[in-house]
Amino acid sequence: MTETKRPKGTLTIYDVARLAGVSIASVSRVLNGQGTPRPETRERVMHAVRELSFVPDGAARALSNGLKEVVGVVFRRGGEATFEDEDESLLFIDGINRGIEVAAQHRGFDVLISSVGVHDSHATARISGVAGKADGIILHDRMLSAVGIARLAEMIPIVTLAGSPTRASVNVGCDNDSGMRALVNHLTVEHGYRHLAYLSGHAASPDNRARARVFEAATTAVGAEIQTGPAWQGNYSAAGGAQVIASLLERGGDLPRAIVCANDQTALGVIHALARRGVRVPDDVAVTGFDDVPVARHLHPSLTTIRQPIEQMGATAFDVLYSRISGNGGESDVVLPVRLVLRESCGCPPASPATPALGVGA
Amino acid sequence: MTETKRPKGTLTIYDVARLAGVSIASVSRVLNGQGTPRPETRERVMHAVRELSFVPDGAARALSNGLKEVVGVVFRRGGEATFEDEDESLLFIDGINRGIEVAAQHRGFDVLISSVGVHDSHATARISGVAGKADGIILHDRMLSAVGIARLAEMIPIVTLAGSPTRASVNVGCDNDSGMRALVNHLTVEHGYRHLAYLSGHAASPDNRARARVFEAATTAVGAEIQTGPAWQGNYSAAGGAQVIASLLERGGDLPRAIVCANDQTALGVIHALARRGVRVPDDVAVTGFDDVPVARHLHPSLTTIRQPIEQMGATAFDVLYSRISGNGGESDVVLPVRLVLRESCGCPPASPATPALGVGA
DNA sequence: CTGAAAGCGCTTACAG
DNA sequence: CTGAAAGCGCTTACAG
Repeated sequence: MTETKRPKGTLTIYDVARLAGVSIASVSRVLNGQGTPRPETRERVMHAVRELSFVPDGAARALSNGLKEVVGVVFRRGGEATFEDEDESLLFIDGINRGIEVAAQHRGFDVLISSVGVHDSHATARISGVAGKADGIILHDRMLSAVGIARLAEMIPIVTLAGSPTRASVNVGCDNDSGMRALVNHLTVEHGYRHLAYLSGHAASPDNRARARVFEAATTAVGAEIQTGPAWQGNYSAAGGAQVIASLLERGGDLPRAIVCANDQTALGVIHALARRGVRVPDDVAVTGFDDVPVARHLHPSLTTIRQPIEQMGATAFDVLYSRISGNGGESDVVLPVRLVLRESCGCPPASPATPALGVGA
Repeated sequence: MTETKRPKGTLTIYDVARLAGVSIASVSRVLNGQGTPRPETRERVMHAVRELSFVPDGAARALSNGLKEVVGVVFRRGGEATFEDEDESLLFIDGINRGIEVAAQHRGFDVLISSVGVHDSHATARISGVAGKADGIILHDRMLSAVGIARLAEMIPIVTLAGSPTRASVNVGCDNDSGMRALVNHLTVEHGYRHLAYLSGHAASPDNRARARVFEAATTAVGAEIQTGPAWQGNYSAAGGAQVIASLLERGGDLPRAIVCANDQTALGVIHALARRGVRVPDDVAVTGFDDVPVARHLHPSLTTIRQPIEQMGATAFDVLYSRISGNGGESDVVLPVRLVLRESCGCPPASPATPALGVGA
């Protein structure tokens, strides 16, 4: 019960050393499990550490070690969206970030999060800020141009998510092609729909472009008709999806038999917009999503969609980044498999009670 | 186009100084906007910085400045839950974290995220790890005992969320009392339900205890009957809520007219469990939640609940912590207001189409 | 096994 | 306005 009441003033390894009666080198060694300290030394140090509630300064360690044990993650926040709506459109991102965090933990890393507003012109500055505080960076879709990435990559390892591979960075994405092909096949062959449309996401998104391309190819291949054009341009948000439907209906346009949405958020907006106008889903129009965010199964009707391994994408992104940070391989892009999840919104029957919608009581 | 191709090897302020032909002090000054550098000096430095894509090392800055510009956030991950289920139970936490992040950004801070498994015995170690890398810490509910907090507080400022105030820390929470009172009033007076039950959350959660206490007081005050006891013990998860209903029904117990759940997740599980057994909500049994997470409005029936200002709680937690870090005030606990959100699950009529469920096209 | 000392990359008084 | 130098709190060869 030493009365070492240090009012404030940062506590350092010197204080611990003094209390324990050893050198700072010894303190550092027992704290880091280096060498083979004498049991008594170890004892005295640990006691002093507990006594003082000492926590070593991460900045000093990082500077000395050349390793911060931090990975930065940067993503875009929704812009036009209200706070409430925002919550929803970030489900996907939150899921990925969780995966990153869990994987990081296995390596003793923590995750530094930073978002950028849609129209934030300081994106580059913000990313640099994070770069300075981390050993490596994970960039979500649409954060930096290829040249921006190339430039930053000179300072720090970079992994992109659902982006495009670069010479300087590695990308982790999912198998849009197989997913979209399976979906179109289900709608056209199994349900026999002959008239479809793809309600797109951000025009610049690599994921969106891949999905759009395969949608066209696959529908064309089976001889189905499709609606396309700027009228079907969404933006990955529920509001964007609802807007497309609203405009279409106002113009008195014909609805296709099935609407394939670029992501779940869009599908959510579409379903609501259709319901409000008395169009029945899936009886009049089938609607599908992409992602399988948690809400998907609770929608009414429940949403048929493509499940991306959301958390696993995050975990993989970290793992790849980690191996780059440690200097081992991790040089090639990775494409994760997806899965078609059939629920009600495509026209399939509701799941039987034997297969509860929740993983409960099973 | 200088051919300064440094293959790897950390780029430092010395490299910039050399390229620009100035001292490192000058580089530091223009980079930080200190002093009044001559325009030419500024020019040369900025040019060199761009040329090299230089990003100053955050650890070195932190060590020198005594400020990392990082706040740590620690929370619990669901444990028994599967990955999928986890997604859902973390909606609330994700919302708060987002609020923290946005507020942090206004001050040039980034957010360091770290989760702890439910049964992780290394919780304290993990928290210390984060503490070393941050200027202050925000602890979600149920992370550390009062003594644990007191100890850690000697090293670093702490703010707790939905916890209990401590001499050493500040708490940010919401007004459980008013919320629960308004809810019970609505159910008993406006709907006239006379037989209710409270399906509780984690027994140790301060929020849960407050809600349970007010529930009992308020129902008793209007002379309604309530069911209580261990049978009504949940754990804030959908699975926990479903389990309570399953056991109750198996024992052939009577259902109350209204079930007030400790949070939305629990309500979600309850609604599914009841539906599976053919009990109609709200016709046979009314069900309510607490939080108003994004899924709430998409449930079928949509969920009547108490809206907590989720993101605002996070933002407030950061603001309070920031003022403690900067040494100004921020010493008193804060209680944020909540709001009763009436939807279908309590027995109220569906919202009119004039008030779309989504913030779309309004 | 242990201690004295150098060094990690910045910032900031202190002189000029 | 600008540069030389000290110092931030650690870790880690290098001697002993």
